[in-house]
Amino acid sequence: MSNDSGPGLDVSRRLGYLLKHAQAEMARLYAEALAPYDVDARELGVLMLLAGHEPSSQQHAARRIGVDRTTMVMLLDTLEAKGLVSRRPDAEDRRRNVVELTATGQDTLRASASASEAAERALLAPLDPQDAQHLREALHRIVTHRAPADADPHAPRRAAT
Amino acid sequence: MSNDSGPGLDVSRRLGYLLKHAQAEMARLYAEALAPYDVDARELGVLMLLAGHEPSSQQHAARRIGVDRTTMVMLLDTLEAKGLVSRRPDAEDRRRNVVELTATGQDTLRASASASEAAERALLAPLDPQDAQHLREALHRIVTHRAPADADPHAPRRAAT
DNA sequence: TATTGTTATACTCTATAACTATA
DNA sequence: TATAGTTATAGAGTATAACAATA
Repeated sequence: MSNDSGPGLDVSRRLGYLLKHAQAEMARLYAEALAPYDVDARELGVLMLLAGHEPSSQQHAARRIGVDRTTMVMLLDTLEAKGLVSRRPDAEDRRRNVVELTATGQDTLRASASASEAAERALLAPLDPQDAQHLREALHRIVTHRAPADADPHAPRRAAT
Repeated sequence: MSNDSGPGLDVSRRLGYLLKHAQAEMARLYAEALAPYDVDARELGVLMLLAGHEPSSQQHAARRIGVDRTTMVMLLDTLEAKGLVSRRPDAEDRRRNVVELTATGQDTLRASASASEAAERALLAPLDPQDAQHLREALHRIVTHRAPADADPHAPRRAAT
């Protein structure tokens, strides 16, 4: 018995395992930190996106976050119902919606973004500050490597936030 | 317009965003690499686990990988149908199953584990070897920090692989 | 004819609860 | 009574397809 075939077969060292569990833990911490503000991590992502300089259209926002447009509709429905964003038809192209943060949306954004950062610090707690920064940079390099910023609109997209 | 509120609000720098997208890319690479062997990444995880020194029971295996026992049943059903594992009742406690790799299971494990490692190298390609190693270690420290190895059997479990 | 937002539907994944057989 | 494995059901999350308005 005990036929271990070398350290290469340790499941809990696989990169996929590590990423999945790290992400799951991050999700848990986000949920905990954001609960008081009645937004979830993905909704906060949308708020952050709208606060930036690239609101343009719903579809653009959807691609930017990596969800399809029907999911974005649902996300914005929720946020609009909570009074955090407003939608109105674009004057220049009336097929499009201009989506903007409301005043409460901006307040919620500020408060929940801060809580979200605390959650990230909590995940990184076991690392010293330098390693934490390295981790962020390494992940950023990996993610931007194949998916250059705001890629091809026609490219098939996989789920994410 | 263009009311950007500082770099702290860049969605694509959020840790959750980075982890989710890195994991999604890893999943894509695994799927691509493992397709020829007719196993997916999670099934390979089970094969690796069984090859190790801790097969004991299905429930033990399930906890180890972070899925619940009903999902493990389904996973093993699939693997058994493919002829990669065998199940037989444990002589000492006939409620339990002893799960073992078949000969083909071992062959498939070797080949697909190797392909899986290539997929991981592909994800890490944009990093130099040292940074890649740092990334693995940092993630491992984060993941093992709150979830010490083979935790409490009664603890509620969240999805993962 | 193509595109945006929307709605409705179907599908995948996973957890929950209920059943059996053993202990 | 409690536990391992199994089965059936239900729920969340997401993608696919179809539709209306506009370009």
